Amino acid sequence: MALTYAQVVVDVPTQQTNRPYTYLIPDEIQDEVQPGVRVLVAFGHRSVLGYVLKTGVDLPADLAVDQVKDILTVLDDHPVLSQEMLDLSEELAQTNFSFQVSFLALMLPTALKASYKKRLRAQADLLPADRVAYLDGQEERLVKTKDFSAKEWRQVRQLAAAGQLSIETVIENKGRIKTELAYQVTSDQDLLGQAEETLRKSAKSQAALLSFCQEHPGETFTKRDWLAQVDVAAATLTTGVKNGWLVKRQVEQKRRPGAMASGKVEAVKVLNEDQQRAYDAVTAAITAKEKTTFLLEGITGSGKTEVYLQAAQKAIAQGEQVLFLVPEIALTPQMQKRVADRFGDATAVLHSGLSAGERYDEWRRIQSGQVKVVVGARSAVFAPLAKLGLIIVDEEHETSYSQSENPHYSARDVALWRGAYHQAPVVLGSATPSLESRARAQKGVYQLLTLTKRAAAAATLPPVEIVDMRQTVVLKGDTNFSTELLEKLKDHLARGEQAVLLLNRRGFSSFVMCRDCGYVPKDPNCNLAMTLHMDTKTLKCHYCDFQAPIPHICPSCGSKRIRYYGTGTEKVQEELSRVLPEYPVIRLDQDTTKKKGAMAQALADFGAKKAQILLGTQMVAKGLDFEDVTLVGVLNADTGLGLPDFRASEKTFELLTQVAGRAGRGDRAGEVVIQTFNPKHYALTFAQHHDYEGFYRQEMAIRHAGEFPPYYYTIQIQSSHPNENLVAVQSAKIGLWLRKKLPKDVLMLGPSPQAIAKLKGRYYFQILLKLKKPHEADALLRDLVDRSQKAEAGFQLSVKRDPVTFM
DNA sequence: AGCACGCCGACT
DNA sequence: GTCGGCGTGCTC
Repeated sequence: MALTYAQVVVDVPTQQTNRPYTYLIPDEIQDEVQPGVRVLVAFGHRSVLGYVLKTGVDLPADLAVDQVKDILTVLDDHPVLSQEMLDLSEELAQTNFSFQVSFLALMLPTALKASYKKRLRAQADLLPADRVAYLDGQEERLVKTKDFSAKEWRQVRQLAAAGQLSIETVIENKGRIKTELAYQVTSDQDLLGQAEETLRKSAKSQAALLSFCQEHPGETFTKRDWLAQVDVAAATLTTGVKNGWLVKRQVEQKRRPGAMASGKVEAVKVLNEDQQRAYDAVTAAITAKEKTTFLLEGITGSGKTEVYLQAAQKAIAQGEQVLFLVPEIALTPQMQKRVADRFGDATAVLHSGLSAGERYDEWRRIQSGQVKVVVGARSAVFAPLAKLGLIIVDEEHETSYSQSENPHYSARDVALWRGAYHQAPVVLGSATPSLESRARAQKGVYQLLTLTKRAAAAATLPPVEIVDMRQTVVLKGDTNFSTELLEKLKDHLARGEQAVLLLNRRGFSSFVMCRDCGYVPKDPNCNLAMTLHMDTKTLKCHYCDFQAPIPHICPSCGSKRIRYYGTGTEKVQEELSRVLPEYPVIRLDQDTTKKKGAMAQALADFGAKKAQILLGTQMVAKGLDFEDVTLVGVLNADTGLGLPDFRASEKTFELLTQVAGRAGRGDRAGEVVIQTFNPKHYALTFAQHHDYEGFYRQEMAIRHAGEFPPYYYTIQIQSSHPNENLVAVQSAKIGLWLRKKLPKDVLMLGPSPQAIAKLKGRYYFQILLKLKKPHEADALLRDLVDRSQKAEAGFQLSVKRDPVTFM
């Protein structure tokens, strides 16, 4: 029999190992080695985890038989990665300039990722002092790499070389299944019948057990269920086992994330004309198995979710599965609940609040095919659904769909890829679609569906008033509340209605400054102004976690006149308690929602009307649906406009439109007040008139003139090194190299230092490419990444497609 | 990542 | 001379 080989991606994320390696499949594990299983292989001088890509391949021409090693162990009985995921990982590695193995790891729950340890064991002549130092005084010890310093490891290896110590690599398979004790009823009816006849009259519990057994022959129940259902003591079960009525066994125990469905089944709502048209188009594509991409553009409150849910119902009725992506599941507990209410146990929810164990259990439920709908944020796009019939990307414009750290990817793009793979339609939904998606709909690449009316019969979009804060400041001095907003707040609150106040802090946070010399405390790592935190009475750098006490005397000029500038939610809350002391406020920001469940609790309290005012940062703008909210106030609309980002207007328009949509969703009319220092800015005036189309046209003209997306695709090439001079020289070299080799129609900006040039002790330079065809520089950039491997130690190069932040 | 190889300085 | 520090390169 010919030798068969497998292609394996090893769990060593480096540039040179970013390709499959060939291994020999030993005869005795021939059947177990399949594409998608995890294996243990020897690599270099150690054992590592590997992912099998392909089996039954020939020995590559450039390899001799004796150069190839054996696969050591197979870690899975069944593949944990489907062929789809293997293909997808390759595609993502190619187009996003990251390691294939990093994408493979992303597709699996943490429980299935390798955890490497070393087992150190004392040998005969180990000195007691060394035993204490390295083995904690024991015979053997399991250690992780980070448990010892480099120097200590060197010494450990020396001891091993001298034969005083042995080192063995251990890979923990955490994918073990938790079991619980269960009892299975015998299928032997005769035995049960005989037992009943010979039973003594006084044996009441045994009689009860026996009659239950006769009703459920062959069935298995956990011990907990037995005790609850039959109402017998544990000892009776043991007697049952002794008599042969029951067989003890271990069954798989599944953790279910606590009560997600509320129990009540949500009624299917009647669709209005717009919704029906959208529903018909999407369901036609589901039935025909067309990989159409729909852009569902619906004003806030127009009932997009109802269209999603009914379309999902249709796909499920056809025996297919649905992937439902939401921007940040923590921010949309209401959406999560609605899906769970509609689809009950057939729903799996993946969110950041799950423990590793819960996540693994949910992942297994999905993989086993029991699940019909998966709801989740970005990484849920890799959910192991085999029969996808519909993919929904809600709030498709949200930047959280894009992962900016390595490995970079866009969940929206992955969703489109999977839709094409499964011949399933993809619905991108938003009240304010990204210009990229809207432009594609314009060109007919996506099919545009619009919802123009609010779903609730009486609900219309609220009128929006823009208040010029320059006037307010002249009249009232330093305040966060204009007279207009304050009066409206009093009116609405007096009527028992609720208000949402948004403090847009993007790019603007409170800081400390000396009034005499202008000194602003900066952190030494990043050289950025530090943010004031009153709760801990410290200054913090928001980029590297550096902390320092608030200075009382200026370190620069010795003055005592240190003042606080800027506005935070805390400061606004304090002002609110002064001007409207009779109304309690619920605050929603990063500080108050850090704790698990705090966000959901705050929203539940607001829903239960424990407070009439909800004050928060951007997280109050999204997805909230409270029918008694009739007033929305935006305290500072323009803080995002000053950012050096070509998407600043788009983001501001989005935020204002989204938050305005929180008002008047029920039967009572709502209104919105926007406070600003730029009352004439088009992002504000178009938002005021709920005019997405108008904004789209104007912004497209500006993008066209500036040669920005969606007229161009962008790729960011970021260089960094702890030495500023070195990174400047390196990125200049890269710039020259690229300029020579890039296709002529590719525009190149830079290299230039980034706006935040120094971060966590590293200096950053960037080059920005603008391309007409998204992949025209891919091969060249892969080559560049490859070459950068040979640059100075500490030099890092990151290539990012469609970056969200530019400067 | 880790381990070997190989090149340089401080010691027997 | 040789031991050992660490920079460089490769792992089927």
